[in-house]
Amino acid sequence: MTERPRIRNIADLAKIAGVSPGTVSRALSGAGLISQKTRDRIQALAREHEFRPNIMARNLRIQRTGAIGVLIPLGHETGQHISDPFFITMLGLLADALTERGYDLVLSRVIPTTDDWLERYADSGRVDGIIVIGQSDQSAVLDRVAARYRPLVVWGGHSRGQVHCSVGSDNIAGGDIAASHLIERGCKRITFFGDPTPLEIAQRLEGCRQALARAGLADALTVFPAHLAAGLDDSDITAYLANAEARPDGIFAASDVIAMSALRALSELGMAVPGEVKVIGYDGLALGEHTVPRLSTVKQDLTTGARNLVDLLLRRIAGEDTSSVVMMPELVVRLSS
Amino acid sequence: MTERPRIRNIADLAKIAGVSPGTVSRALSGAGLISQKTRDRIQALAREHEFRPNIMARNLRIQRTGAIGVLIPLGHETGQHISDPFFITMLGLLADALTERGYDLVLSRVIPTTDDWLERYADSGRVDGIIVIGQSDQSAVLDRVAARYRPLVVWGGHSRGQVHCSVGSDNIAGGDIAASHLIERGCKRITFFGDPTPLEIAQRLEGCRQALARAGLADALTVFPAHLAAGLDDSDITAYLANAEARPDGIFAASDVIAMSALRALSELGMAVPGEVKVIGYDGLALGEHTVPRLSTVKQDLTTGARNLVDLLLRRIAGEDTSSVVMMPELVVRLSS
DNA sequence: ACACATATCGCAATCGATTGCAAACGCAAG
DNA sequence: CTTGCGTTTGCAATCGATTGCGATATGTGT
Repeated sequence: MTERPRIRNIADLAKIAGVSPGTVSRALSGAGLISQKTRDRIQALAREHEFRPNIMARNLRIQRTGAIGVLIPLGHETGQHISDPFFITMLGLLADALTERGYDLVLSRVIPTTDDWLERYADSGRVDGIIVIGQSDQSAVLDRVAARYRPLVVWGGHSRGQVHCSVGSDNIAGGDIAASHLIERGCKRITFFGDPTPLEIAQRLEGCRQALARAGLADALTVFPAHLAAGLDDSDITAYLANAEARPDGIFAASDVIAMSALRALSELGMAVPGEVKVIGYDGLALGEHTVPRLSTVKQDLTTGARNLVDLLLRRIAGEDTSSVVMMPELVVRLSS
Repeated sequence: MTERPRIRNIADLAKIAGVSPGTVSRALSGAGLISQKTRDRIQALAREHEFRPNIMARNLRIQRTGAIGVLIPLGHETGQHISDPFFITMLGLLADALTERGYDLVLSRVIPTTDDWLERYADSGRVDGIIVIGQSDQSAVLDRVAARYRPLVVWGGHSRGQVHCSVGSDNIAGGDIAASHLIERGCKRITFFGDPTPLEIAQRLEGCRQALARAGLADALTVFPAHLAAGLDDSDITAYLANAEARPDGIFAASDVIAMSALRALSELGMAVPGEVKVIGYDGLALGEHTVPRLSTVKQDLTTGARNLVDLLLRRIAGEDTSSVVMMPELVVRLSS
């Protein structure tokens, strides 16, 4: 037990090893100009004393935090908190992808009251880069910041002239796919459930319109701006469906979570799915496997999405200039349509 | 535009302000021995030059990171990722509570392969404290680390002789409540859905047994170790229910997510809920409002749970010694029972 | 006007690791 | 036994903010 004097820093370790702090640093940091022999000796010593170099000091010197901020702006939602399964899925995948690349993930939920929320965060110096999940209604802010702050990528839709770098599925194509599927199944009166304030949702709606127009059903569409988040009261959906003069025979929900609410509402009203009404969602969450009936949906590949986000961000941190990525969504037919 | 020379640090600002770095520091850090006049002047200058002091340097000097690690050990689950709505709910609440107290939340998912995962994290120096969500099957590790590393709190069950500080609901009482409810509703053959490896689930099962024994129905119970996470294949549940010699007339699911799978399985088998089978879950997630039919459940108050976790952790960081908190769960009767 | 208490401010050490540069080392050829 | 070259190691500056202590500046009471 010669462990009496606790090793608090690299200098202490250097002392008992009989070398200089610089040497210890080189020994511990892997690569470097140092002999194999002393490296092994010092690493063994460090292990023996359970010594780990102070990360904050390292960060200061290296000028990087080793952390990536993940922001979820809640611009269009007034609800207090997220309980959207979409987020946890994305968050989990991001956590994996970032950990793999040696970064920590710091999670921040933001309610954009003032419009400098992103600037403040970017300049706070707490992270090396930022991933924003969903544009919400903050596209202008994202563009403004992106013009000046490089390490920023966004999950969401892509639009012409967009300044910020985004990763997401082709929402217009996805909307088209969903609507086309309903049309193929013989639907004549289609309702779109979703608030088109966020860019992504607006694009899904656009794709939906496009498919209907192509099929000569342009005025077969009704739009009901249901809210995005689960956990919010969905009695509005029930009420809407109960009162609708012409009940739809096809529902395209802007997200799987909304679709789930719709399924429940339909069940309460005694409308058979897919008999009387066909329902399709969007996202392709695991959740859809567990609804009654199992939910048809337009699936985005979130795994490669997350991987792309991280990849682009790290390349931006490295100084590279990257452009947005648009992925093709895929139709998944289950039992609700 | 006299902004030519960019202000990179406190010394630069001091120079153009005609004061010493120390004074600038005091001016920017709020309280301190400094005249109101120079403070205002310097703060104005800082704002004008969009200068924000470097956080890493501050952290190093102050010896704190300003971040709390949130860990989710996945010991008993082999699934690759979490898609459990329980986590996002808790995570969101923790994010709020921590932000409120001026801390960042760094998220880490851990697959405990080696048994020193917690030690490594605790000693990494990246965070000021740790919140672990769920004991999984790692109670021993938690106890070992807690004995030496103070700023650690855990969401989960509480057991006699436990060393680590935990916050959670009284799972035994909760299990009792659920089972008692099913008994009151006339159930005679009850199945418990859940893998009792994690402490919390084991306790819910214990409470369930206790209620049945009290009602003289001790051998009316069957246990089926369904997995916890949504997204996992739930065909095992369907298969189980299809083959069961004596189909249950009451199901107590160890979590709302499992209950949801059970509801779908029952629907596929054409068994009416709550007519033929009554179902009750555990957690009280928003999700339960959207199932078909709406899910009865035992609700834990996660909002005050999260607040307690943060509160206890900060008190531990401050050096205080805190003991565990056990909260009473509450029966929520909806339409599935 | 003088002494003394108090409010501000400057100085310099400090947190702990990293790294360019130079010194000291080793080894082999001449 | 030198000279020469390449490998290791030590030295010391550096990252940027904080803070105890001592030095001024300000103010008050005689």
